[in-house]
Amino acid sequence: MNIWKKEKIRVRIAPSPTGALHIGTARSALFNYLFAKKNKGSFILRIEDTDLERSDLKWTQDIIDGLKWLGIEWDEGPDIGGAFGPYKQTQRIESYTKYLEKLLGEDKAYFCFCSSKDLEEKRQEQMTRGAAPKYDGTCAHLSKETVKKNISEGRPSVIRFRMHEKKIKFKDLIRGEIEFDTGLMGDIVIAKDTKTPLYNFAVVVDDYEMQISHVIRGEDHIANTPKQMMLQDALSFKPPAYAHIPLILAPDRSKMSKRYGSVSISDYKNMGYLPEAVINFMALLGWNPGTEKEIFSLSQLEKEFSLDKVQKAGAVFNIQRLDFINGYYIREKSDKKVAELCLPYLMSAGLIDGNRKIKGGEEVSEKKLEKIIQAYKARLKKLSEIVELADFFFKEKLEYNMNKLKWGTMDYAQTIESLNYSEKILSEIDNWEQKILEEKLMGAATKFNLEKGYPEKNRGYLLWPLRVALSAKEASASPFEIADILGKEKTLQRINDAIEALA
RNA sequence: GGUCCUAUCGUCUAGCCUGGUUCAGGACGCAUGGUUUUCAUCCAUGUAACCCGGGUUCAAAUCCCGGUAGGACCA
Repeated sequence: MNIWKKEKIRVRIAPSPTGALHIGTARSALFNYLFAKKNKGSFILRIEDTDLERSDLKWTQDIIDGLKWLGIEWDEGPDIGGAFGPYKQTQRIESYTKYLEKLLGEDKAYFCFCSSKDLEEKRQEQMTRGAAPKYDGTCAHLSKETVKKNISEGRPSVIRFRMHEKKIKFKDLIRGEIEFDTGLMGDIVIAKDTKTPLYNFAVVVDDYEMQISHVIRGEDHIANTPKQMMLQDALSFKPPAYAHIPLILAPDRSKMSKRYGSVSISDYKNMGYLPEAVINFMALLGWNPGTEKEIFSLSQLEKEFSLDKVQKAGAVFNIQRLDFINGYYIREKSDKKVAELCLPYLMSAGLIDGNRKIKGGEEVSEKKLEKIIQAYKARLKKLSEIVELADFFFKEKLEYNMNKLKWGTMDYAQTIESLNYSEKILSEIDNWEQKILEEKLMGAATKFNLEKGYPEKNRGYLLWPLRVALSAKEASASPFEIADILGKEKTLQRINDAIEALA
């Protein structure tokens, strides 16, 4: 560890803009970011956009937006620049060309003219023989004249790197020593031409030029590491330290994919997950603090994160745990804040318009919205759920299910009786406050049971029909909270509507 | 097919380096109970695991060896 002390810690995340920001990429970003923060290093964002066909600027934007939403900030990147730029691979072609020509000039790499059809046949043949599929070296020793001729004739070619047979060992910061036999790999393709590098080559050049000290990435890259190290060796680059973090797994323990639900950060954002919840959840997938603490803010993580507490095995993505953490963070927030966050969901559901008005034109005040949130905050696992839970506050008329209005053994007539009783009590209340409503109704419920001969302790005979009359739901906040929010007029109106529905 | 990685409750994990204090701790989930008109919150209780087989040792989840299983990569 001491050898790194003198060197500035520089880490990076290098996503390809070929799709929305993936949860796995986001977690890699988080681990890199935390490692940088903990060690007072720099965190760099680099966009690997050399695959022109699949790359799109909109995905670059999605990656940037997603990371920012999570609160992960970079010290250098395509949007803010930095001393080691540019930070998009398409702007770094000169570098790749330079090193590609160097390797070619030193005969450490060569042009290969084999067709993909030939290659495929050979590969099949090797595999049926039970051998490791690798390039057989057909073009490894073509004469300079042949190469020149082939190129001038425009024969399609790629650039291959001469892979020496070597046992290559590296110390993974999470897994310890890992050893590979490069003889099994064959000469790998590192570029399509001198202007079009492939992943393994570009990443080596970029990490070197950007002076990356630690490469922290998913374990799906372990097998790439020896190839990259051979390239570093050929180019006389000092290799960075490597740390391969476990993958996020689907419930069947395969690599997380769209098949099992959302994989992009923007989806989680849209579903109403809070960034602090997503961060907390991702951090705990594969890392633990070594204590029983489970709730961590980003800044706490920055202080406590450490690579040697990172797990070796993959971690199954458990959405119930995310929901729990998200619910926790929602409950922790102020009513005002949650109201603000819920507003867009209410609007896009059409319950409320841009001026906070409901269909009938009535405005829902800020205070009223906060009261709704106060009543429902504890029930939210995701912000989006506010729509289904609290829609009845924003409707002019409710539709009642007659059977839902009944409680226990009551029949329709008895239910009407109960509602009439509530109405009478409520209509006499002038000081319309939740506390008073609760006091009066609780007292009335007991009295009602005594008068009608219902079991004394079960207040449901009065409260259940009332609550359903006000909400049209089997599960909701208490009738006191709802009545308070609705106001006297609407409350009495709904009771009458319910009675009408039962008649 | 080859190479590499991994292996503790259903899931995330603590413990493993430095063998005994662990008939394995926490959290999510689930179940039950309490509070309660309902749901949720909150509180309490319960449920449930050391992949298998050898070895070392007085003693192994912990050390060694061998399997098995899963995954990733290579196209």
